[in-house]
Amino acid sequence: MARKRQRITLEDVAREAGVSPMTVSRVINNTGRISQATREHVREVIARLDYRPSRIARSLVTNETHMIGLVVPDIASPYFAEIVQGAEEIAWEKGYSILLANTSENPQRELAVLPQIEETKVDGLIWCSSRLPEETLLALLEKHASAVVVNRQAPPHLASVVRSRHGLGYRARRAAAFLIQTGRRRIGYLQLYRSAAAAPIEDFMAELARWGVEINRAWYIPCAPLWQSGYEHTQQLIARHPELDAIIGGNDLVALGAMRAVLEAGRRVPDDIAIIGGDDIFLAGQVTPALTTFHVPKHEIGVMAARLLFKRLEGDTTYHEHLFDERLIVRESAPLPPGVTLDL
Amino acid sequence: MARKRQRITLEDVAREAGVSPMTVSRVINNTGRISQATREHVREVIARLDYRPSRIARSLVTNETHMIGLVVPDIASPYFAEIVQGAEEIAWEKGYSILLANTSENPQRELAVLPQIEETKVDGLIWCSSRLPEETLLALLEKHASAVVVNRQAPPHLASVVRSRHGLGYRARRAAAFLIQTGRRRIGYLQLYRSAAAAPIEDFMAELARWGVEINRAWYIPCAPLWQSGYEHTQQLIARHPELDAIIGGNDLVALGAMRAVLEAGRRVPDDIAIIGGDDIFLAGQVTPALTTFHVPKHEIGVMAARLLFKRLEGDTTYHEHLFDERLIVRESAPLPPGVTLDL
DNA sequence: CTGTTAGCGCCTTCAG
DNA sequence: CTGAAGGCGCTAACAG
Repeated sequence: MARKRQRITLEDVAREAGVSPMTVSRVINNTGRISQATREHVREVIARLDYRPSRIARSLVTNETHMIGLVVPDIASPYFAEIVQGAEEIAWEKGYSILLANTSENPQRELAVLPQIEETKVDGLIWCSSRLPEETLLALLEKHASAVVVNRQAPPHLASVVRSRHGLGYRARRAAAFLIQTGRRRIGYLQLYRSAAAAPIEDFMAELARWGVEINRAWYIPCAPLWQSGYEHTQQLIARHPELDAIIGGNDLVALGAMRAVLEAGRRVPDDIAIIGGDDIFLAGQVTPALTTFHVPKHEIGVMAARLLFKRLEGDTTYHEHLFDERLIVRESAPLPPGVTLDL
Repeated sequence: MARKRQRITLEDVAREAGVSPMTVSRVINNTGRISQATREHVREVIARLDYRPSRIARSLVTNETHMIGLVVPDIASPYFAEIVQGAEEIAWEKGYSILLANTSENPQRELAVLPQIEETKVDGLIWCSSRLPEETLLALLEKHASAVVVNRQAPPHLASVVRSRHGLGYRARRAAAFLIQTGRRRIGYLQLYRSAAAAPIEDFMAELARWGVEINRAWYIPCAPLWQSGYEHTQQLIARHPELDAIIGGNDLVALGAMRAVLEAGRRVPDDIAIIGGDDIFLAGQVTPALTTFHVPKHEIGVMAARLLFKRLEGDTTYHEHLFDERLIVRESAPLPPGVTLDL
């Protein structure tokens, strides 16, 4: 339903002010030279008529929409919500709006959403934790003039990147090492589907091998990045494999689901089973026992993604990379036993 | 930086297909009658050229942008994140995009963000939990053709509404009643600033009076809707008023902050101090002790807000209202003592 | 069934 | 310093 409500146009203002539309345009955009007198007069008329320029019309000619697309797998996840918050903050400062696309962890939808965003002609794109395979990702990136990719890699000419300094699968390997050093030997792993942060399971097993610790493929199961998934898979996992003495969750939600399953099964955390999570969502420090996990600077990730994007929009098309640290936060669910010292 | 990348236009397609631009337009929009033959031919050319229509150009003439504005106080709050998720889901189904504005709980920014959204000419607006005073809210609503307001009221001609069935301040009064019935007598209240859900403190006190329970203004303090705020205010509150045996938080984050403060002060929950929250965020059931709170259907709120908006966009400009229930969820932080029976 | 004409609201370009 | 002409890419309204 198109609303026919008479919009005040630049021309109305011009007529009212007794100048040409062009002059009004110049006043609005602060371009060209205009006498102080006319400028003020035009300003007054604009205010009086409560005129607002139409971005649409402007976009048609300038080819800029002042919108940036933001693609996330799950806006309701505390992890992405904070990233979005950071990015929105910077966009707002710059006078840009955020076009939000939630892909619901669904690669199909991710594929479908990009054309839609493209039609809207956003000026730039922030693409978080794409679940798409490498080639698909790159092919889609090529269509976008300016893009920043979060938690994935990209060739320098296609996009800037915000990612962990430690590379793929760091958390799983580091978590395994920590667990082993604190005395655990039979380690389960809830590996996130498609997640960019998940190392190939072989890498993970290589780490275990490095420590000479038992490896059992049945202990490593793929898992959606959701609490429910962590919960259900852990129920099965510990029922079938009561021998486990530790579980690594791909992210905190999964680890918390696991923790719940473990506790409900009457096993103790960490006494019977230690648990390590993955992204230090707010919740992680609040539960009992508090979750040992990796701190990830989520807000900063959003902020930096937006900053790198604006760099591109402002003409600096060179590749930039923002690397963030993932720091192990030892809490109660996988504690450092008394007497043990590790350099964390 | 305007990208000069040669965009393929409708005209290019027309030329290539040997038809008029209008024909191509009709094929794209599935309007008018077109022979099966030309339709298929044009489709083929569109596919071959990988042509994508420009929404901008279309919007300029149709006056529809296929975008809806979504204004929330804090996207990083689990409460609003779920609402956003619900709304985005419906928007996506309808082929609309979400323009997200996060006002950071700041009324100033709320004021500033609306004109920006207006310039972008969204087709409709979903406005969650505005922190603006009534008159300001209404004045701004008048500028938008179609709007849905969440957690506030609005005159029928200005916007449809999604809100609690129980009205303003229900939770605080209900929580107080529950606490009193379960034996508490000195009840603190962390009332959210500016929140639409917060009753005037006088209403709250009236409820206490109804039960003949002690009233002390010093026990009721205003609080930002954030964990940190609940935490800090509670530290002070229980230091100054060790006599308190219960605390009501305006929402769950605040209540969880309060719980942490209470536990850190060496007091027990619920034995020494019972705690009730407000919106049943995911976290609420996960902490220990689990938080007694009110269930609020957040995803449903987002979904219904979008549905009501689309009703308006589709031409039904009559007023609609979606009322949701807030149901007390009794968990451990404010339990039902053994032997006590209440109709919840 | 298809094409022509006009214009959405603004900015770029070039004259004054 | 200011204005006039033209067009961004698309569709509404009317012809044929």
